[in-house]
Amino acid sequence: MNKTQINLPKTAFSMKANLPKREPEILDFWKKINLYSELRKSRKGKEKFVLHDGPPYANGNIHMGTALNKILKDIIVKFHQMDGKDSVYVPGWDCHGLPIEWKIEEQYKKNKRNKNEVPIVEFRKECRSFAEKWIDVHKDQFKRLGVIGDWENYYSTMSYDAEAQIVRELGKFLKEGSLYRGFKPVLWSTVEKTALADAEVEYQDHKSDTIYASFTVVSSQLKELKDTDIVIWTTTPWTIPANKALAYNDSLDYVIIEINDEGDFKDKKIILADALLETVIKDCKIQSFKKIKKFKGEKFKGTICKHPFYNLGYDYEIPMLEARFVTTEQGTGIVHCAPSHGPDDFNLCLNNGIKAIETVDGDGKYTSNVALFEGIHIFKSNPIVIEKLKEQKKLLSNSQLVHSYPHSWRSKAPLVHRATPQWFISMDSHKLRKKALKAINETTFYPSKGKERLKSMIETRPDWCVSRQRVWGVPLPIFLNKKTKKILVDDDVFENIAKIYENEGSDCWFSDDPQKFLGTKYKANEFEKLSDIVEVWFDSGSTHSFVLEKRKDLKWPASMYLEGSDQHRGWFHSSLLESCGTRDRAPFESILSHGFVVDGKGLKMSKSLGNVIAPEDILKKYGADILRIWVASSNYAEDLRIDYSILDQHAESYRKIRNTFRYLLGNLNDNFDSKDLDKIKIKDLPELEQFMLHKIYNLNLNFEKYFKNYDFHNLYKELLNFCTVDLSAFYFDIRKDSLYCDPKDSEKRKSTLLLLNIILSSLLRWFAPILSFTTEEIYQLISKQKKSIHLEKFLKFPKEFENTKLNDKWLQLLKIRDVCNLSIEEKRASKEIGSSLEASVILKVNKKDSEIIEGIDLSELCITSSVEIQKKNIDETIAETQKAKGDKCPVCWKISSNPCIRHG
RNA sequence: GGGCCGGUAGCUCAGUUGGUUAGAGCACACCCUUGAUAAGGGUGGGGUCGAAAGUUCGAGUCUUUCUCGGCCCA
Repeated sequence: MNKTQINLPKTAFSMKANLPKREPEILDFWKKINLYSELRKSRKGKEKFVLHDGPPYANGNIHMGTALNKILKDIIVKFHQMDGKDSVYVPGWDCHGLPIEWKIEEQYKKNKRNKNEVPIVEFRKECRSFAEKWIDVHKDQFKRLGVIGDWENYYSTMSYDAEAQIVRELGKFLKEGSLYRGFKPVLWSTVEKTALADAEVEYQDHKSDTIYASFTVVSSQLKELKDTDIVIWTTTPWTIPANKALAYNDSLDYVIIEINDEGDFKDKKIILADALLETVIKDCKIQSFKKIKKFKGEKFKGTICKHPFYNLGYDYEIPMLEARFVTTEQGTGIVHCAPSHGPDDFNLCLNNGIKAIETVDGDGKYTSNVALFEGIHIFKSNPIVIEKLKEQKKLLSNSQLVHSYPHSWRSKAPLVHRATPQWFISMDSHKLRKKALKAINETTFYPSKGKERLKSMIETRPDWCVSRQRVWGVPLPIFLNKKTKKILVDDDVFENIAKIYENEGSDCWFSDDPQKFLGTKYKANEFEKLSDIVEVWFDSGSTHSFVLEKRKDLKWPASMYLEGSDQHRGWFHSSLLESCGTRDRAPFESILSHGFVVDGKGLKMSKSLGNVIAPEDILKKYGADILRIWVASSNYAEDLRIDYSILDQHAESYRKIRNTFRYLLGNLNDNFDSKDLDKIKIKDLPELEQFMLHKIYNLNLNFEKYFKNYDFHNLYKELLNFCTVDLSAFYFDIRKDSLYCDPKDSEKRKSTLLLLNIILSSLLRWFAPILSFTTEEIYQLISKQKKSIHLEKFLKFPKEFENTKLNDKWLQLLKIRDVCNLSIEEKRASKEIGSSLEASVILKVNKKDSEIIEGIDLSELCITSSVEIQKKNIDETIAETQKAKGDKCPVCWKISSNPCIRHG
């Protein structure tokens, strides 16, 4: 063998990746071979793994959060597929809802069109096509990330069959009786007679009447409170008739003071927060008073008052309730609560079993539920309330105040919170809460902390309001009997509506004759047809019913739901409730939640901070595989940091991995030969190869462990370390000599090639779910069938690969190698030698090591020209390096005073 | 403001039930190599484990407070 015969690596696999250009070509290839259907065919009849896609909202370009979510899903889906399962992924979109309505309205504004003049059906059609447009955009963006799924047969919440199924699902709650009509305050314009969303509100200055009113204590744990007067302050006196409770804060200090001034409150004791005493004294012009007692708010617990209009027909108890929203910023430190007229009031009262009722009608007039005031308009009632309070001696003072107040963006009229009829699913009437909590216990959470998070939300949440006074959504399929006011509950009607929606969608609810929906059983003129729509969380909470249950390629329940951690209150939550209410269990077996994407410093991305990175930027600069590495290597249990320096580092790692593959391919000359792992005669291989087989076996064990726990960042780290530490710096470096300089029929060289083949096919599979593009690029270079790497399965490694004893021995050999390296480095630093092949090492070994190195070629292991062993009776093995003497073999570069053994 | 979660080398992450001098890879520095070459190898520097107090013979690990950040709620 002479210099011209050395076997140098040769491969078509380029060092430069050029991913932004190459990846789209691979996407074309997947499209050409119809990869998704090939994947399905290849696992027909196998155990299914179904990751049910949480639908993103079909609105706007994807951002890093969406990209993270989809890539993480794809990695998991691919892992299970490669694990031998039929791992099905059907992407979906959430389409109904307010944000799209706004977009269309914005367009109207630009074109000077008036929404109210557009027929609902036409408006809804525009919403639908808007959503359709964004689904198309998203689809391309998701595909570009390397996400494999059934893109042609995606699901959407606005498809006709989805709308139909949502009706069927609601029918189940109606039939059971857990869906009931209640009241909940919403922002309301009495001018337009309509509810407004937060975004439709403008804040302007408004002059309000203010009052200090008092509620007399009937009973309390704190004896001194009896017969005193609790003072409240409000800017909406007209809500006093709707008062149902008082709110205080446990942690505030309160005082009892006795008033000496002449007037309605002479010699009376009043209660207010200590911190606000001065303001109240000033506002109410109290001249003379005496502080009686100071106490903590928590003493209020259980206190009952009576309404200031107690003697005028308001003879009910007013409980005092603990609330954190009570502060000492304004007022008296005790807040008057009208559950029908404020969200805080509503929630607090609801949690204490006090429900809102309809106190004011759509025109702004009190209803018959309000004694004394029925028929009076709320905007005209402040003077009456004030007068009655005075008459009842419950008014400390009144005044006026100009403050920022919500107004309608259209009419500019002041708004009020008004309890409107809404539809609720009860958490407790049919044990929904209990069922949901049980279902949580039966679910596996990744990370496990997600369990507590969801549980605590379910434990405390109020009834689920599923109605919205909006246009773009599934209409609530509810008819009310005009006479009895009862809800029409009839399976035939629900099914009739569902069938109609299946054929033509739900638009017709707003345009067609109600008789069409009622069928022949009922007369339309006897019923009132609701125009509310279903809130969108019910839509997406029902996806399991119209996707998982309906599609033959899927299964119910899903193997996994995977979303950002905000979805504990969102999709995880609504899906759990919907499914527990209708099917008594969760629609998922496991939940994986991931953190949020933040910048390199841990701050959230925002335009104003200028730290936003778009997926598109990364794809252009680095390519999807780098983004996928970022996903795999980050710990999703916490927030995920990203910036260009982080991406640069991952790109560096990618290069290392790519070069590892390049070395394998180069030395195999792109001639990959698939090896039957079970037929390898392990004991015939050199120890180094046996040691590597053990390492592969062991790595695979860790790989499986990490995969089982979806612990990808540790899994990736394990793979990367294998490439850098075990392969590049160790095995490859040592075996270069044999690969380049041994004859092709050399047993050692053949053993090395065997290992390179095994390593290549193992690495390709291990990396495929993460580096989907690069592994495909390599696979196309070496596979004969020209299929796809993603159709392969993980390799099964024979138990015989494991050799703990040999491993222990070689770990010690590595330590000896380190000792040699240190010694070589000394001489290199002093410029006596350069390459390690210029070194001749004298190794003085202790007793233990002398046994270990028996039969081992240490010059091969340390890549030196020679290692001379001197067995000594010493504690530590030590090495000394000298410059190797003799001539350099032109082939293998080893230096020896004798002719080269191999190339002599 | 409240609830929950988190803060370990420049970066991504390990760190068992509290127990020697807190680890890995990357990055960095220096050196070598020029037959993986816009590659490869060797050696090395780098951390008051967010801060403070406490429990303990002993704290990255347990407790409290503070601080910074994230999510949810208000």
